[in-house]
Amino acid sequence: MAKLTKREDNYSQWYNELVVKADLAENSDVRGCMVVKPYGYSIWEKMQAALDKMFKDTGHVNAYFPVFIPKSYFSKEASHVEGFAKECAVVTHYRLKTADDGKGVEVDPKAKLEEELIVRPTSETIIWNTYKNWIQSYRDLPILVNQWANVVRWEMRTRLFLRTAEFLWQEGHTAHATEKEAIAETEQMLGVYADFAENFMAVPVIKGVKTESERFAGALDTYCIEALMQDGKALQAGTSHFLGQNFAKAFDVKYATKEGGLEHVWATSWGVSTRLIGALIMAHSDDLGLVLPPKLAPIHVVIVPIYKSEEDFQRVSERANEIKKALQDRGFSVKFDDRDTHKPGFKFAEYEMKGVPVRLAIGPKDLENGTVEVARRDTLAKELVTFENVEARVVELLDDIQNNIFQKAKQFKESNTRSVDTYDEFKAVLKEDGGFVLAHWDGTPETEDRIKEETKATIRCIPLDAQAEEGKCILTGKPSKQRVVFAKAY
RNA sequence: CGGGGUGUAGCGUAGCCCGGUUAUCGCGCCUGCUUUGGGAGCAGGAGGUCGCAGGUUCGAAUCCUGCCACCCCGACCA
Repeated sequence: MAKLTKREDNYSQWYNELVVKADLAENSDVRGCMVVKPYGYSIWEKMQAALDKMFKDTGHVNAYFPVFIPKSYFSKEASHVEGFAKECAVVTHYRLKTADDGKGVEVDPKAKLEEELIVRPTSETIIWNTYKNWIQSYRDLPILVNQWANVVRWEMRTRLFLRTAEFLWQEGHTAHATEKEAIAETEQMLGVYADFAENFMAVPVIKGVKTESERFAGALDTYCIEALMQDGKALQAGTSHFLGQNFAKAFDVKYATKEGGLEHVWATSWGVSTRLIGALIMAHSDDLGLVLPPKLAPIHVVIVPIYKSEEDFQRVSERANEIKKALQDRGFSVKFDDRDTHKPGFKFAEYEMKGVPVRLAIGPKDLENGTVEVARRDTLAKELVTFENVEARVVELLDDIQNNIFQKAKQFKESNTRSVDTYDEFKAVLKEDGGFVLAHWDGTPETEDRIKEETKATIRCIPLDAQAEEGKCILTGKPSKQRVVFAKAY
């Protein structure tokens, strides 16, 4: 496999080119609008379907809240405002009019809103304003709601898929009677995300807790999953926040307890976004394009016909359609590309770029020999399979590819996770290898800041499954009880 | 907001310093023929307010002034 090396300089170029060529997606307007072209959106749909089922299996229901949030709602939770104030799009007017010179339109100054509306950067405030009306008694709890939506964050710098001004995501917002239950929910959803990343995206992740300075604005604890991209940089792939009673207090949401008391409810929120498409691309792709895990591939199998004469085409099509039907009956998505406007070689390259896991090619020779050429995207290996065995072989291959790309990514993650004990070693590893670096830290934001300033590496998380281990902070030498995960991140 | 840079066809670009025929080349697009088991070949063709406005000049993509847009590096960030 062609590896992505020396990427700092040319990786982004490769990446953008891939995306443009593969017709995946583009930013039509960096500031305002993200256009996800059909194929990129299809990947998101597959992710949505899998996640949505997992949310429902854990007792959640979907709801939808307004995209516009009155400014006053937004200012009720102090640290939340501080975190998002600098990146909000604001609606100030509700009407346009024909310009005075008759050319084009302009904002009608008479249509100024009394109170500005904020385009949601996240929905905590409007949802908690609603929960206030939904919750009176312990009998109303818990509330387990998820929303599939778009949000807008006016980032000073965008990056395709990873940090777009508008993005699609899901945000779960739950309300609970007790702290214990809310923490359990936060941890449960983190588990759902990790499960999804590993078993659907085939991307291994580290589960952990964010340090204070990386915490979500308004949360008491931010749990996260961190993935490692092929260029050695880390990517936060999902977050689950324990919000404590912050939002309940800000929006005055109290419930009557069984014992007759009145208490603030406990909250969580959790989300993943179209950033996952970026993670998927950067975790598995090679120089030929995307490599998609079968469980998230919009097209599982593509069949490319090879023919010279119209008669050949008819006979090949007949066979192709039989295979297509058989595989579709098993629930797979199959495309028979019978376009006569492109040659086979072109199609091979095109579907490799799009990451279609399995490709079948059928031509006159195959009709003679009773075979089909079967090619797998992950290893690019080709084999001849008899017509009778194709169906079974494809099913087996899809399973094998899903497993193989996960193992490959896992191995990559493991060989790029290093423990270091001195600051010099730390800097050397970051400079030469990248990847995850496990090191001791004294627990203070000051040390974290200084390390970030000097090395550009941040603490991705304090891992949940780590062993307790006495050690000394790599920077200050002060005592530490466990190693934390450092990395340069997107 | 600070520092750097770039605007020429759908995309990527040459030309600009040193003004002068019909604005260069590649990809893509259209037509025809030959091709079709790894991104086809040949021939022909379409496509341009040279970012916008003004100025200098016999003459401006090229020089001058102003404006606009975008990109990269930083602060911010899922």
